[in-house]
Amino acid sequence: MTTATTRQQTDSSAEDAPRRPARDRIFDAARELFYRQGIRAVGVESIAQEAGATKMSLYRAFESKDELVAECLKQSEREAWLWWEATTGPHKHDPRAALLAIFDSLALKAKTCEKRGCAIGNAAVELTDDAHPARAVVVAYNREKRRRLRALCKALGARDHEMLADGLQLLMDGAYLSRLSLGAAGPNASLRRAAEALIDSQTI
Amino acid sequence: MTTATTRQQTDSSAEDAPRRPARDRIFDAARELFYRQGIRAVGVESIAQEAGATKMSLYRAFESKDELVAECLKQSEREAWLWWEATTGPHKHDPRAALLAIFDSLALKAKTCEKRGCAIGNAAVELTDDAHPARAVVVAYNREKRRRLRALCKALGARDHEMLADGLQLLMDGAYLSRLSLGAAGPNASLRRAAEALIDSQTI
DNA sequence: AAACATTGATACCGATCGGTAACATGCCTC
DNA sequence: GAGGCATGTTACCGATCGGTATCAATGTTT
Repeated sequence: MTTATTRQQTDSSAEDAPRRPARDRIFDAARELFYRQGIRAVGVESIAQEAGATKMSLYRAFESKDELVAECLKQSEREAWLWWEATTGPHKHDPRAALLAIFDSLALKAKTCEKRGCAIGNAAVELTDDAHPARAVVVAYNREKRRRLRALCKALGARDHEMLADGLQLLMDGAYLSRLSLGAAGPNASLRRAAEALIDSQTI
Repeated sequence: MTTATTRQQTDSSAEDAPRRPARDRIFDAARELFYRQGIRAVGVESIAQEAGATKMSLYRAFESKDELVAECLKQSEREAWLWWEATTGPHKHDPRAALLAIFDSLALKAKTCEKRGCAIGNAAVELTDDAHPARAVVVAYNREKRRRLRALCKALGARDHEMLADGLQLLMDGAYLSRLSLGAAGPNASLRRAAEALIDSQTI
């Protein structure tokens, strides 16, 4: 048990597969662990271990754990907007279809994967210190989400488009939170229909 | 700095004010700290200190920190149902008014106090281990909340009363989560109107 | 081959984590 | 006044926390 410690390439057809940079492996491992187990529940040591790296490599690539958390959330935000564009893109001239596509995709993700809700929303719960570098990311993300929803609801010609946008945002956030305890068979099961009903109430 | 360690009665008119049992002080301090700073962020030592007690007294009254957390959440649940009864009670024969009263009270609490959302909802985020004794409390609470909302929506004569109940529960949970990052001026500002619109969409 | 940057390995730091043992002090009741 | 009970005090446990220093082993580039 003294030898053969590192270099677990696991599978990969050829053993000469180029090893990804330590920073990237650590980054990915951190995102995965933070999401699945929670930010405060995961120590830097276990991140390095999961990445097949060492704690030193982590601290060579990131200033601190807090900074690493902030970076992870920034990446979550980037991916969220990519998902947003990909989902609403096909309905450029149909705001109603764009909104419904969002809730459809959301309901689908609840059923298949992502049982741990929203990484950024979870961070809002876990990180109670306003000085934490990740809090700014959380706030910025939710502000931008609100802005985008408002734009869609305005384009929709909704009577009270600001109220509708807020209502839809509350439904989204509620879906994330509710999923953590009651899963996809809980209130999430009605997510899309509720969103549709709310939209219709302000348009039809 | 060696003397005068304990016995901080703070104020209280008479100094002969009977000291509350250590268990109660610890319990209250734990609830307050868990809510304000998060469960994992608070150590047993700081709980005892905040309660003017010692760690030993904590472990004489509670099996473990996990068990203390579960007890705290059970108390949060009890208080939640008391609030529920007090809020809906005056509208025993008017389900619509009962529902709106809930959202009115919720919006009011968002504006005045409770900027840290819902203690039970937060616990759902923080406690990722299914074996944690508090998880059962979280799940039971959300199930019961769903049951009560369904009963109200059924009494309301809503067309799709299960969808309406789920939608309202998502709005509630979303309000808690959203409040953590954007406060009462965020989507929470539209909480009551969104709930009303959703209710009306299934009744009128 | 020399110089370089990246990484791993290991040991360490002080602090805090959840949890326990042993003893002392007070208070209320009999 | 003698028990018993609740509590405080202090010291301790092994483990882990976030973070750092030092050195060896890589490969890559020129």
